[in-house]
Amino acid sequence: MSAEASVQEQINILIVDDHPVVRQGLNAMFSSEPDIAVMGMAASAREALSLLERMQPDVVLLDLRMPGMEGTKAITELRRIEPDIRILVLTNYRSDEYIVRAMQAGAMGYLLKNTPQEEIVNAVRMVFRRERYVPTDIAQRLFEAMGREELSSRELEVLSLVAHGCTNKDVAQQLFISDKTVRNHVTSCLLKLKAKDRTEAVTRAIERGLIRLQE
Amino acid sequence: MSAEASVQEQINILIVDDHPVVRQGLNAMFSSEPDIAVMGMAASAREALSLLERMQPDVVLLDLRMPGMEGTKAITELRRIEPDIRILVLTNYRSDEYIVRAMQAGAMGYLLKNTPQEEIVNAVRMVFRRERYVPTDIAQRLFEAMGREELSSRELEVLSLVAHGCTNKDVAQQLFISDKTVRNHVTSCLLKLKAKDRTEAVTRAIERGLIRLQE
DNA sequence: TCTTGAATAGGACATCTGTCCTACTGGGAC
DNA sequence: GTCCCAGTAGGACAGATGTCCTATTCAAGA
Repeated sequence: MSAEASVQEQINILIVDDHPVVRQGLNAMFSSEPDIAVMGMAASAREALSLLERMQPDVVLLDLRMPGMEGTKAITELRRIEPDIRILVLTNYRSDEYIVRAMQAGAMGYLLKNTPQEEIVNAVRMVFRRERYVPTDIAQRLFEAMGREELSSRELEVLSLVAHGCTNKDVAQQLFISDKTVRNHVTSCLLKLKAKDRTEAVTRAIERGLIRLQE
Repeated sequence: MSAEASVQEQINILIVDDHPVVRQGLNAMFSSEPDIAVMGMAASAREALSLLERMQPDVVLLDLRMPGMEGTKAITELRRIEPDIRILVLTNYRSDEYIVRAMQAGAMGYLLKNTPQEEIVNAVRMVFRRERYVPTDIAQRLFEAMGREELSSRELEVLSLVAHGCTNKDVAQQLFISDKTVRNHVTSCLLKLKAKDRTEAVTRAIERGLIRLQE
């Protein structure tokens, strides 16, 4: 390999994460890799979008959960501005519901934040070469998630209220519908989440990240 | 200040976190601070304990949630070996139930992982000087948590089963007690967690980290 | 245009849930 | 030794829950 070739192979990346520690950590990891250059770091999706106009990174490392903009929307926006960009999603949770949507929105791979350095840089090189990177144990979950029915937004609305102790009647009043309708929604949640009762449904929904708790 | 004085003021720290990215990030943050030296990094509490025998750090940065050993137990063990050590707890969650116990076990302060660099190094310097470091918004939660009643282990056992869709009768069978007794436990959970029904109780328990979900 | 799916609503019914009582037991704390 | 608390258990009852039906409306898609 000549010097010119390695210059051509230089991978320019942009790090997007709202945790300063994570940004620093990723930056440090890549600084010891000669073929990878961190062009910039952003603390929010909005910041990332404005950076994208000034620089042309090959790969964006993007945290799925950030305040402000939802991860999947960020992916769509990034690819609208720069369709050729490869997006590698970062997340804390193995069972993040949004992973599926992130992949559908056009992410090339994803990583858990507890991944060792070796694997992280490897993943960056793979998505740079336009190969998908999906850790095997998670591919499994992705697969399971594919066959799952999604809750409708109304069902989610109902279930969130149920999670906070509302009876069917309470929910009905808050949503201005009949409690019979609420029962229909709850029953449908039970079916889709394979839960025996409303309490298990809430547990499953929280597990999958469908219901957000206060911090 | 003479050169000797600044050598004396050198703060030696040990980083304990199972996430490689976080270890690297903290390491990078401290590398730009002349008065702070990272003596070592450990990926588990066990590793930290064995490192502690070879080096004498002043401050340990400890992740509360790690596989293997629970954070509070790690704190107790670290202080048993080296009573003078200052422990600064790191956690992801603002409302981590274990924060309270961590402070009781002898931690000098704690930090959220989304804290900016400036504040992290500041916190290290404070606990090095044996001053407690507690972010104000979290001190508030600590205060609230103080007045809270803890669930008994039996109640927790019952509530975990309830979270997974067991009826009172189901729980009774699994624990070899009467369903009347189960009702007593559930009612007592509702009181302690200020919940209107079992579903809200489960939500609150998950929020507080009392019930662990699969990943 | 026709069909499908989501959201809406009601009746009827068996079960489950939560509450308010009372009461006994065994293990610690003082 | 006595007191207190957690855990145990029971009866009774009103109200909530989940299921099985049927049925209407409306918007999106084929």
